[in-house]
This record gives sequence, structure tokens and C-alpha cells, in this order.
Amino acid sequence: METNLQYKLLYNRLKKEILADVYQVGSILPSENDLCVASNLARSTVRQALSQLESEGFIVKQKGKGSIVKSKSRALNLLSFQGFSAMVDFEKISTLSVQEPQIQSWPIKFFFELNELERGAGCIHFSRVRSIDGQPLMYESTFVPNLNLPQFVRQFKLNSSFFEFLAKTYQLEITGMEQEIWAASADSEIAERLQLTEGIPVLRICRKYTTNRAHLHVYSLLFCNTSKYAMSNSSGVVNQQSI
Amino acid sequence: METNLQYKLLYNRLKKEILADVYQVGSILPSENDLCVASNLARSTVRQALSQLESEGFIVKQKGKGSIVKSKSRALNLLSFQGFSAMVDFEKISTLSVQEPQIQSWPIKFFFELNELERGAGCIHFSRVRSIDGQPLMYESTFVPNLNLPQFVRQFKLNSSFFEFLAKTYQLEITGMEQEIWAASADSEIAERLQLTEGIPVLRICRKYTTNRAHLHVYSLLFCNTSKYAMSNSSGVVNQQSI
DNA sequence: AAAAACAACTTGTACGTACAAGTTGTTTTT
DNA sequence: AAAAACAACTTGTACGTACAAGTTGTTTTT
Repeated sequence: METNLQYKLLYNRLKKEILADVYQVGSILPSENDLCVASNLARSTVRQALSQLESEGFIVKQKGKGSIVKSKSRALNLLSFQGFSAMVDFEKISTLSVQEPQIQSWPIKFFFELNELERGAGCIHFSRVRSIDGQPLMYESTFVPNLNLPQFVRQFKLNSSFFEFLAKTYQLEITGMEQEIWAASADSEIAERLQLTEGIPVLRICRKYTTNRAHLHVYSLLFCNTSKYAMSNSSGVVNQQSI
Repeated sequence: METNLQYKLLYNRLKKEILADVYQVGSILPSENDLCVASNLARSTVRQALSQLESEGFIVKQKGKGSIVKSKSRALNLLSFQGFSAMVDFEKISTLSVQEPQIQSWPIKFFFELNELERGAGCIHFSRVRSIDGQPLMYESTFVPNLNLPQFVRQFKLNSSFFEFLAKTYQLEITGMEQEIWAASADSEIAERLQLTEGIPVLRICRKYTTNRAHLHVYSLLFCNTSKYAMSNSSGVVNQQSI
């Protein structure tokens, strides 16, 4: 895990400072040149860090003016792939284990297509329910191909951070995500997990995470109760396509 | 509109070629160096074009290997902000006007917070239903602050591309988006627009587009029928945060 | 024949220069 | 007093160099 990369170190520092209100929402970050001097980095490196902050919705850049802090992303920024713990205030979250990690074969009709390597390896599966202020918001079923992940079942604790565990234990980093989203009715199982009435509309999200191992993906099936919190995301990606 | 920027020209060319199957899904694009030579650009400029293609899910880059064509994004990539026409096969789409463009005051309870400039200006509002193969998929209500957009009501045709119209007529470009997503039940109006039974789950999406005019935003309220097509998006943004 | 080493390619990171072009407050001109 | 010009800042684009590090097929060694 190369988190000793210069631009990532700066990115992490700035993000932490935004979260800690060192730079408040609406204020302007030090200019790129100031950051260069302060951190002793080249401008292109500083811009790489800022551009990642921008693509994740923390800042907005304005030509001639500066980098404006846009949001601390305390909202449920769950559509971006960064995951739960990173996006919501930490103390309020609780996790309930529904299915402890176990090695099993892949479900017969899986929600994404698997490559041969993944299919042959079988999978590790676990499920959990995430709550905020005691209210269940998200039921998540995660599937990982059982490829070179020794001791996973024994070592991973469901109430800890999954991505952090992958990084620390296997140097496995998440590099991207794709997802599909539906509006669905809660069936009896989902209703029970999320403590809802059966038939209430919920979000159904299928996710496929890419990692730094080319043929290893992480898959997640999510059901979200959006009656109180909306799912949100933002993108600063530029593209003047048609609508 | 500076679409004569070098990296955008290359980006547009490559995207067009991917869409036209010049580079097929799964194949590898010419290497960065090859593209440099062929287009007579610096590698950093080539990388800027590729990085945009990557962030929009057209390609995946792999260190040591190359840029692999991932998808032609023919699927309904509606969660990214690129809009409808760009993402779906063109011939199958039809548009039904529900509310022709008109100047009006803002709705009393608007789904995003407006700045003073926007609030004071009033808004232009129109609604349309988008269908694929005759099946209504999306009911979209769009609100634009009435700021320096002369002749909008007269000139904009609902069955044409809204973003293209903004770019060509006012040099107004979309630079980013944020959105919130809920699962909701179709009320009588939505059910009628989307030709659904009342109570069926639909996606409700509130969008706020940023533009190259700092204080001018475009707002959209969407209702989507996901019974046949899912909404999808992808992001290659890298961030090893926790889940 | 299998393993190790190598060469030639690929993308990633970090350095840097130069100038264009937008923003904002100050100074000069009208 | 209002308008224009200017200076000093900001980010954006485009150029480039150098090396690290992953991938893949070939050559050499064992």
C-alpha cells in the first residue's frame, strides 16, 4: 500500500482539515502556489491532490479565484464508492451482524458476471445492517472471491472497516466502482432487516468494486431505506454532452 | 466555448471511436506514447484526455498494460450527469412534452437551496417525459434561473438536447453535478406520466448542475421507472477510505 | 525442461517551465 | 464621480524530463 505517495499525503491532510473545520465550508483553501511552498511539492502534484478532492465533492475550483470548500460530505454520500464509515459521522453509526463471514459457493444467479478465476475460487460472504441513531438504513450483502485472502473468515470483524481491513491485511486497495440502482419494494426479509413495513419502497443497489489486483473484484448488494436520509453524490467531472 | 482545447479534442475523438467500435470493448487503446506521436501532443495532455475517459467509465487503465476499453456506456448511465441523449442509443429515444418552457416564479418549497441572485430572477421551467421503445422511463422537470437567457422560451425545443442548446445559444457549459436519490412510490401524477400503476416504486432524483457561470445552476427533478432498465454509473476515482 | 534473468514495453508519480485567462482591488485617466 | 487601465493574484492548459514499477514475451542459465 503506497499511501506514502506525495499527492495522497496532501489529499489526506487537506481532507482531514476540511472535516475538522480547519477550512470551513465556503472558505477558500490556500492557493496552489501557497500549498506548493508549504508542502514543498511541485504544482502539478498539488493539483493532483486538489483534483481528487474536487472529484469527491469536497471542493469546487474556480478559475481566477481558488479552491472553495464545498462540503464536508457529512451527508450520506453513499453513491460514491467511498463507503459508509468515511461519509457519516462516526459516533452515530452502529453495525449489526446478519451473516458472519463464511466461505461458500457463489449464488446461482449472481448480480454481476464473474470471470473464470473468480467463479472457480468460490466466495467469501457476509452481511450486515448499518444503522444511524439506532435506525437501520442499509442492509448490505458482500461477496469477495476467495482468492489469496488467507484467514479472512477468522480475522475480519464485521463491525470494523472492510476496506481498511483489505488494505492492511492484504495490501488490497479499492480503485473504482460501478453500480446499478433500482427502486424496489421491500420484501419480507428486507422489511425485517430494515425494520420496515413490507412493500415500502427501498433502493436496491448492485455494486462492483475494482481493486489493485486486476482480476479480483468485490461485490455488494445493498438495500437502503431512504425515508429519512437520501443517498447523494456529486461529480465535478467535466463533459459538455447533451441531455 | 473552448472545445478547441487539445485534450478535449482527443477525448472527443477517442470517445467517438469507442462508440463507433473502432476500438472494441475489451481491446486496448494505443499506448500513451503512440497517442502522443499520432496526435502530436505531450504525454501529460494525452493523459488528461484518457483520465476523463476513465472517470466516465469508457476505459480502465492498468499499470504496465494499457488503457482497456470497458464499455460503450450504451446502458442508461443516468446517474452520471451526462444526460440522456449521450448515453442511450439515439434512435430509440422519444421525448414527450409535458410542460412547454415558461417563465414563472420558483416553487414555494424548492428541492435545493437557491442563492439570492437565483431567487430574485425567477425561473424558467419545463417538463418532459423520456421513453425508450415507446416505454416511458423518466419524467423530468427542469428549472433554470431566468438570468441572462434571452429568448429561451421562444427558442428552446423540448425534443432537442438541452445542454447543447445552452452551450450553443449562451456559451453556458455544465461543469458538474450533485444529486440526491430516494426510493418513492409513484403518486397519481407520476403514475400517469410514466404509465404505471399508482404506488409502484420509482426513483426520485434531485439534481443540481453547476455551470461555467459561477452563480447559475440548473435544477432537475426526476422520476424514473426502473422496472426494466436500472440506473447505472461508474467511477474510477481512487480513494482508499473505509467502509 | 524448468527457473531465472532480461529486454521492451506499459502506466504512475513527481519534478518543472511558460503562458492563457479569469478575479479582484487599486490606480490612473477621462 | 464614473470609466478605463493596471497590477497582482488566482486556476487552466500545454509543453517537457526523469525515473519507478507493473506486464509480457524472449533469452539465458540452471
